Amino acid sequence: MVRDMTDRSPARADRTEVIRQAALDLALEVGFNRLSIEAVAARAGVGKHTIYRRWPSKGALFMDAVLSVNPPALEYPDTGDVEADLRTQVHAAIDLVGRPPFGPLYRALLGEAQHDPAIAAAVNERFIAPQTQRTIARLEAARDQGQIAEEFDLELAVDMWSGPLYYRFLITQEPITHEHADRVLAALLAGMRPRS
Amino acid sequence: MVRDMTDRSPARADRTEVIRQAALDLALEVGFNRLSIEAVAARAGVGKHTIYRRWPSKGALFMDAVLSVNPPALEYPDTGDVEADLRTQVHAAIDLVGRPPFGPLYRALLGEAQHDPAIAAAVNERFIAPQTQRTIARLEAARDQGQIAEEFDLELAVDMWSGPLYYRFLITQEPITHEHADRVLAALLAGMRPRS
Amino acid sequence: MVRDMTDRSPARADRTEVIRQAALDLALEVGFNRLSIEAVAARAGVGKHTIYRRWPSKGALFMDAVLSVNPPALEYPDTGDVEADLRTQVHAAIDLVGRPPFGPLYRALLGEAQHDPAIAAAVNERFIAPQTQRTIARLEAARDQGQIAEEFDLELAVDMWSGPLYYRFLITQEPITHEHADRVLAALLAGMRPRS
Amino acid sequence: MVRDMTDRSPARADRTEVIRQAALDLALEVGFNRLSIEAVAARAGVGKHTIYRRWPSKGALFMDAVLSVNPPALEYPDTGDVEADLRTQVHAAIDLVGRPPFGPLYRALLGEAQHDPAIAAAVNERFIAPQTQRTIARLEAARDQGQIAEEFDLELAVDMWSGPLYYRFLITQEPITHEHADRVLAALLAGMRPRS
DNA sequence: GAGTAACCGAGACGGTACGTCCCGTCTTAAA
DNA sequence: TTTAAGACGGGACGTACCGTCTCGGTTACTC
Repeated sequence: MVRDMTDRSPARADRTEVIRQAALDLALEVGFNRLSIEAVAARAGVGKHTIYRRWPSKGALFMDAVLSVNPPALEYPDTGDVEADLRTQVHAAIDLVGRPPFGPLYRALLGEAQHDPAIAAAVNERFIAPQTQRTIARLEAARDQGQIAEEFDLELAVDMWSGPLYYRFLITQEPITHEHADRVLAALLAGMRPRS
Repeated sequence: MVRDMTDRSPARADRTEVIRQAALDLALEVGFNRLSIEAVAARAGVGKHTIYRRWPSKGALFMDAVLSVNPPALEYPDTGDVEADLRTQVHAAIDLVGRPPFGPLYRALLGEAQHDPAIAAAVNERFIAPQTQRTIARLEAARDQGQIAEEFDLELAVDMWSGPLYYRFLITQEPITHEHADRVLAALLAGMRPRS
Repeated sequence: MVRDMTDRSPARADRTEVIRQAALDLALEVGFNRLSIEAVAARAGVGKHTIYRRWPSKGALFMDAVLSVNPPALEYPDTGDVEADLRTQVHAAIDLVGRPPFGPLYRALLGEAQHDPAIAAAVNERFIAPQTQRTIARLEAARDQGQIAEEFDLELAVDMWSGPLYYRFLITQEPITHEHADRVLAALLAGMRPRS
Repeated sequence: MVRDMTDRSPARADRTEVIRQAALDLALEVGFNRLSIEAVAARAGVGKHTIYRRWPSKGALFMDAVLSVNPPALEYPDTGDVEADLRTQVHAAIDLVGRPPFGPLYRALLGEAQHDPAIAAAVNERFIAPQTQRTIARLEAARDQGQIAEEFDLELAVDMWSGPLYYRFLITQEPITHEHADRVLAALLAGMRPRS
């Protein structure tokens, strides 16, 4: 019989997944602050040790669980029209982040990242950086097509593109609408286009 | 004899302040997560009940304490040059938020706001909204002077001005330099100026 | 204006009585262990200080309250027949002590006396000793009439007469019936009568 | 290898005993009223929960601890002379109960039994009833030998024999001497002997 | 096919902190 | 001056979880 060799065993993988799911369920029910490893273990039907064997802390478990939700990767299309493509993608992102279950979980995760540098680093590495890379790649293509000024710093562009949306998400906590994102995008591109 | 009428008594006000200070000291020493009301009470030389009588939770106490640090209000000058004035103000803001003691405390506060809507609301009301008002006022003056396009939505401008900086602060957690803010500002204004 | 000189004032006396009554009510409702001065003050509509000004401790207040119930003094009749007279009196005593409200309160008071020598002493002085004196007086009369042997130690007789009833009351906590007391009395007198 | 089947494990039994001992030590030092589970836990080097897992309340712990002192069972000899045998036994009982450590602990336990029916019941079952059985057995032997009247109710005899001593112990709290017990015994037997 | 080693559930354990109750003292404002 | 009201520092309550640690009872891999 052939065996998967990267996974120690199906049973082990099973439990890992069951625990992650229990953690997410509980987080949605009672909130991150009242989430306890004790409760996760009980809900998952698992000994506490089995959790501690896999994750060093509540935060680490939670981060892993949230990031394992594995949202449909937020890819950019390339239709040749940057504005349209960015718009398409940001609408998907807004729909993901603005609604349960991912929205509240992601907010809690970013909240916890403010208390724990390890979580912040992991979120950056596993979620933010890939997204940044995708955005930069799409913007580079646009620049190569002359839709964006040569000299515009694309890393800065990412800050200015993501920043206003995260500001709404984390600070003012107003709902983020497609229309709002559209206006941010229009204003942003207005400052990025090549000088005529 | 004239008496202060908002404060029940000097003694009460004294204790409130002592507790706030103890909370801040401890938060800086051990971090928000390991902050305990028990320890704050001990540090302040106060019974636990005296804390619970004033604040309903650790988060509420912490929020109140952080916002009572009363940073030098981040006012905008008005020299007639929007870009220069925004730059002046944002440098002050960056210096405040990028360094102890306010920086780490404010980050922790925003982190906790993600877990507790009441804290988020209070931060918005007591810190974000006034700042937004100040920014909008300065931008209105600029618009009246023809430095910003008539039709530009100033609330959107605030999102786009604050967003990138908070993004660095909370998400990528890279250090925020004056130079970085200057570049955000330049790019932002490029999209806001009136069409020639 | 003329003032009553033994009583500080009617108001003071009123409050003392109100507090005693509140203490008794609460003791019957929740038991001595869960009785608190805080609750007595609230129930009596009185400041805590007003209680502490009158009694030094919960035990002292309770003792005073219980002993103020002022049971119909347990006097012995003297019909010339000791056995009948003791029987009459003990039946009254049993009825008093075996039923609410006095029964449970008195039991709690004797319980507290085991933890606090001051209460034990006060109970003895204010309740036990007078009762002992009454009993001895009646037995002396009986001895003078030749119903009890000259040489019988009457203090011992009191121990032997009260002891079995208190034993039921405090130790086995079986209900004390008139019939049981009658049998104790009969057996006791059998050993006390003069040798023929 | 044979294993003890009533005890979960030696470790568990160890802790139980350590806690009991700490409770007794503290009770003797500060008295039952000032005994706290917190202090017992600290003294025993044990978490509070480890105590609550075993006993539902301070009273229950204390009762168990006191009754585990396991006094040398107060057996009656049988020399054929009831009075002498009762005397022998009561002298031992008096010595046990009249002196530390058992005396004060037992008094406190009986005090607490007045506030808590569960304790009263347990004391009766674990301490009083066995003693009653032993006494009745000895009195039955005496009756069979014609030293006590056939018709005398032996349960009543127990009340009349234990009562006067407990009365001194709990109510008047006078010291109980051998001589006093001897006189009670003499008077008691005077009323119990068969009619000539 | 019988060891044997890893993993598992269960939960006891010492400990920290929770939020509450009550202690006995102290302060205030009204009568 | 006494009172009702209640703030105060403090101690303990009984509970919830922490992260560590035995326990037996399965697997599933090795010899």
